Amino acid sequence: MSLLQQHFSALFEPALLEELETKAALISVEAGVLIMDIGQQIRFTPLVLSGAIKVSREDADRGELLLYYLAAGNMCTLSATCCMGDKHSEIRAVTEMPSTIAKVTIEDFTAWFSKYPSWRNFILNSYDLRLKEMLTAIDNLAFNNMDRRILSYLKDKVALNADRILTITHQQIATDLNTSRVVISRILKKLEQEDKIVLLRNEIRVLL
DNA sequence: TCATTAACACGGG
DNA sequence: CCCGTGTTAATGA
Repeated sequence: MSLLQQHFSALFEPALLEELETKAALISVEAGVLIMDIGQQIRFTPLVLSGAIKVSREDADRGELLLYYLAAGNMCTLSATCCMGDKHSEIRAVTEMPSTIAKVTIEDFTAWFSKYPSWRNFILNSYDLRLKEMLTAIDNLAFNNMDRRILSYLKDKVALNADRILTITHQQIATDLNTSRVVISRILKKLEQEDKIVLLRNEIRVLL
């Protein structure tokens, strides 16, 4: 069974699945590959089949901020409208781990939208999901102090990796949350004293 | 009060 | 030696 079928056979009608199989180009990329950058134009929309993509916002002066992750079975809806309107990307997308991505051309994307109700549903659902993720991201920023932001960051990572042991440095967390490493180190130390995590070099074990 | 910046020591690879 | 980590002191919002 193909990756496409695994994720979408229950969701898409057979005709759409077949078009996906023949028309969407599958690419395999290792971790840390830039899929799309801010200001860039793109001619396809990525559909994540395995692995995960990290989507972040960036500012030249004030650094970057993690928005959300795209896990397997998800699509980057922002890029869809972005290339439809011939606009520039507002976000940056980097593979978080080795991933497989199906590239759907903008022509197929729009054709399927009127042709297949299941495709339409999928796209609208994706929008809904992304929008909700954005709301959580905003809530985190507005209402949570740094302790809670770090905790929810760690929990997201654990869920994504399906592993309580995270290979990550304090500086990487600081970059994702757009703060300084001093703060991360201090709060992580505090979380360790509260028996919520265990700290090692290049590694954090989440005990929640 | 809490974040940021700079600076320093420690230690493992 | 280099890098990640833990901490402090000064400064700012």
